[in-house]
Amino acid sequence: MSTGAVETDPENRELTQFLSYRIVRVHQTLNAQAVAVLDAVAGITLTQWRLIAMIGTGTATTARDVTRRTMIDPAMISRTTKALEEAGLLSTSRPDSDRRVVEMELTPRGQEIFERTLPFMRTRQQALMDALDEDEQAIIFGILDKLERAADRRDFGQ
Amino acid sequence: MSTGAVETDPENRELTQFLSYRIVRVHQTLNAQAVAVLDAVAGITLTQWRLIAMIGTGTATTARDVTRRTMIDPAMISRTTKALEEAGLLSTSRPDSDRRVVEMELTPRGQEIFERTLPFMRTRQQALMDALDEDEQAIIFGILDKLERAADRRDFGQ
DNA sequence: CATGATTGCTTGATCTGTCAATAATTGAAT
DNA sequence: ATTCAATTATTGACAGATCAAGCAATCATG
Repeated sequence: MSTGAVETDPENRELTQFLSYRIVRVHQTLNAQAVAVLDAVAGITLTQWRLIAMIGTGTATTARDVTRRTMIDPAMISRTTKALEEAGLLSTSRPDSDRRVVEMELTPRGQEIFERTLPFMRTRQQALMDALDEDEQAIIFGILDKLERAADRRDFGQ
Repeated sequence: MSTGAVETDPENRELTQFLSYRIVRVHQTLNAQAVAVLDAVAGITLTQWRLIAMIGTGTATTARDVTRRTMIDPAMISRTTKALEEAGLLSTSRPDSDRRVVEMELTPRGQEIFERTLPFMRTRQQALMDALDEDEQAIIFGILDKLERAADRRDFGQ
C-alpha cells in the first residue's frame, strides 16, 4: 500500500500551512469576535449586523444590492430581513418602478442600533489593521482580491 | 434622527472593504472550490477530507491532535470519524496508554482515497500561491498569523 | 488512595449556510 | 400582444458549525 511513501514526505507535514486552512482559522476567529461584540453591544447577530450596516451606510438600499455587495445568499437575506422587521429595526417596501425588489430602510430604532454599533466595528477594523505593519496593510487587500479570483476557477491546471 | 450625518460620511461607503467582509468572501469561495473538487474526485465532504488529510499525512494520529491542529470542533470530529468508519475509510482504537483518546488510522481504502485526492489539493494550493507575486507569497502567512492573534482579543481598545 | 479537577470524547439542541424548486414580475423578441 | 427568457425574492430541505451538558478516564494533591 506504500503508506510510508506519502507519510514521510516532509512536504506533507505542512498541510496545516495550506492557505485554505489558515483562511478558515482566521475566518472563524474573526467571526467569533464579531459575534461576541455584536451580542454584547446590540444583541444582534452577525448576519443582522451585516444587513443593517449595508442599509445604514447607504451601501445598499435593496435586497438585491445586498446580495451583490456581500455575496450573502438571498435566502439568508430574506430570512434576516423578516427577523429584523419583526424586531422593529427595519421596514420594507416594493417600489412601483420594479415590484420584484424589496427596498429597505432602517427604522429609528434600527438607525439607533446601527449608530451605536458602528464605532465598535470601526474600532475593531482599526485594531485588526493596526496589527499589521505598513507594508502588510498596503498589500493585504490586493492579496485577498487575487485569492478570491483564483479560487473562483474550477480548472486550476488539471 | 441625524440620518444624513452617518450616511454621507464617505468612510462609511467602504464598508465592503472591511477586512472581515473580504475574509468571509475568500473563505466562501475557497470552500466552494474545495467542495466541488472533493466531491468530483473522491465523493467526500470537505470536513472528511480535512480529517483524512490530517491522518494520512501523519500530521495527527488522534482526534485530540486534529482538534489542536485544525480548530475543528470536537463534536464535528466525532461525527466525521463515525461517518468515515462506517464508510470503511478509517479505523479507530483506544490505546491502553490513555483510554480517553481515539487513535485513528486510514484503512487501505481510506489511504487510496487520500493518495488519489492529495495531488488535486496540492495543485489547488499551488494555483492559489501562483496567483500571488513573490512579495505577497512571502508575506501572506505572517499576515494571517497576525490577524488571527488580533482577532482573538475581545478588548480591542474600547 | 480518595477526592476534586482536568482532559477527551460523545450526544443533543440549535443556528447558520447552501442548494433546489417555485412564484411573481419584468424585459426582449418576434 | 404573446411568448420566452431573465431577474428577484421566497420557501423548504438539508448539511455544516457551534454550544452546552454529560460521561469516562486520567491526573494532581493532600
